Amino acid sequence: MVSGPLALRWCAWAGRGDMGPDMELPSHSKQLLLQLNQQRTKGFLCDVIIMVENSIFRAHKNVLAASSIYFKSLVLHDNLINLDTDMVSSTVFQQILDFIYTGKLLPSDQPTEPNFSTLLTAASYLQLPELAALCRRKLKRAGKPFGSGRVGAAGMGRPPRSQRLSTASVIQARYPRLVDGRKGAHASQELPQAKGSDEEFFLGGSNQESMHGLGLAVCPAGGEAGLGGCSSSTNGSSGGCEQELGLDLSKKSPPLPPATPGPHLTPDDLAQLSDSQHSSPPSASAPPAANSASYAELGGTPDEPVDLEGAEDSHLSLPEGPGGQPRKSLWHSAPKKEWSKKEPAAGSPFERREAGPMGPCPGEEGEGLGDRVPNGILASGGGPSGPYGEPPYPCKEEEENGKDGSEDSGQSGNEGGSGHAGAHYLFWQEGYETVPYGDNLYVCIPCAKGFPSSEQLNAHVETHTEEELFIKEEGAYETGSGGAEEEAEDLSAPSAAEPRPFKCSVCEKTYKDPATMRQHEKTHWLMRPFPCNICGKMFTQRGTMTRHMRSHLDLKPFACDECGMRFTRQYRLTEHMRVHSGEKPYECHLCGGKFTQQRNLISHLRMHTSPS
DNA sequence: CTGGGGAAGGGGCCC
DNA sequence: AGGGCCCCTTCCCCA
Repeated sequence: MVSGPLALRWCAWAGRGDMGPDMELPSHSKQLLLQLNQQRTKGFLCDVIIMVENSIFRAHKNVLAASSIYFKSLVLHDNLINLDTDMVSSTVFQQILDFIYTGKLLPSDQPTEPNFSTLLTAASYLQLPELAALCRRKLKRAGKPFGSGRVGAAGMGRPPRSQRLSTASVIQARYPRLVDGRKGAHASQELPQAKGSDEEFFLGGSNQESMHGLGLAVCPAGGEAGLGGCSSSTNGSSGGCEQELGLDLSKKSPPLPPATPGPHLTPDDLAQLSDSQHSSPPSASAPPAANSASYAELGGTPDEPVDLEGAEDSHLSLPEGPGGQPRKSLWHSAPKKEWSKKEPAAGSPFERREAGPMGPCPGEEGEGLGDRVPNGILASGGGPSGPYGEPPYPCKEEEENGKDGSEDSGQSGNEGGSGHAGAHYLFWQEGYETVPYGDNLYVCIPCAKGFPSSEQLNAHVETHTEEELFIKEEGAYETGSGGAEEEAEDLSAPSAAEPRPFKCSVCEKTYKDPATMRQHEKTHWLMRPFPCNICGKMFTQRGTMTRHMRSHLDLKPFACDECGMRFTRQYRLTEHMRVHSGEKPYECHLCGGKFTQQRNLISHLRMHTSPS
């Protein structure tokens, strides 16, 4: 916990022999912590987002790192951390975060007093030894048995994973309320020194405030209502002003019903999570001035960069199509659409992997988070080697569309923030469907061997050399699967005009520069080094993962001047603009049909060429 | 009901 | 890292 180390450091400094009593500021650490907590409640200078279940918490990397070795390793590489929801629930994490920032255990909004068993589990998982010790003492005092093992869903009072909502589909904000009469409740109360005693447990105080959302988003109903009038509970059940994260991407969208909650992201969040693409032209629906004002009130400074592209319409709404019809919400329907299709009947990632060591991998499609993600949302990045550190989907389902299957990739371990050992295993969730590996829940993706512990798996993974991770079967890459694929091969064929001296060591492709060649070579690797921190999907390129994240967060920087429709990519906007201009540059050479999209021409050509 | 077209979302990958 | 383009896919509309 932060107060401990902070206090210790202060004492170490203040206790030096050359320091007289007059040099000591007894309240320094307390004030420092107080300030940090106030900044956290305002989202000020928060540089990391922690997602737990359907909740988002903001915090300071330094504080987390000072509190926990686990966090220390996570925040080193990631701005967005997902915690294993089987180890810590959002409610519990709220308590833990408050504890980190205050040194006190604050009451949750649950009707009962804190469940020290679940707290202990979470504290152990997050490597917060002092909190764990406190919980143990409380449990011991209460005469309850305790252990550091996971308590499972029952202990968390949560439904089984299969019944839980996809984190990606519904994410709720957990920002402490900013403007409230009880704002700064921590400040108004004596912060006990972190003495590691039971006095740290603080029940019955008025610190409920810290357990509630900041209401960072502008309440659609009332402009600033979210600042003071909306309170979000930590159990995710409160409707109120909790909304879908979502940006009003259409400019004319009606607000979404409150039944579809989501996170309120501040400009800080957006800056952290969005790309730096801000090239969309000014659109007819400029962000309401109130929004920017709200951001200033929300703890950010007016000078802080605000990603207006993403944040301009922070209230939730259903984007509309050009015709005014409600468009599907990306936040909800896109993941659903993506993960519900082509669902194998009883397939599990491991079941499919049983086809062989290099066999089909957990698919990128047809993977419903709600019932397929083995371990839900997991911390990722170069975190500690365990116990539950890595996201699922280390590799892609074998291409079902006749691709050559060479998409799977890996990395050399010095990229993407994930070490070689850390990024390449998959933890099988306890109690999740079938476990073909028996007790060996930690499975090495490249060789499909199971291990009973993350430590053993890590040790094993280290034994893999990069070379081993290449797909050796030459035939897998020798032939394209279809015409388009072959055309692509042709396009990359060496040309007399442009020498392409760098040849892929696996296939025949050549490149003009070695970096591109290396990038391509990674596509032959089995593993995907870039996991999505929201859904766990793995990508071969960081840019693809970033782009994918944008779709999660509904960040659409590119707006159409004509209809206000927004897109995640410039290319999409360019393509879309042809709808308004009537330009149809793609012509079928067989029938003369013209199309606005090349892909539709290709689809059309298939109609010409298909046997039917 | 079905097939085709329009439009759009998403991932792969090269530059 | 970002842009651009390719491909696959889906949804919707309409004939």
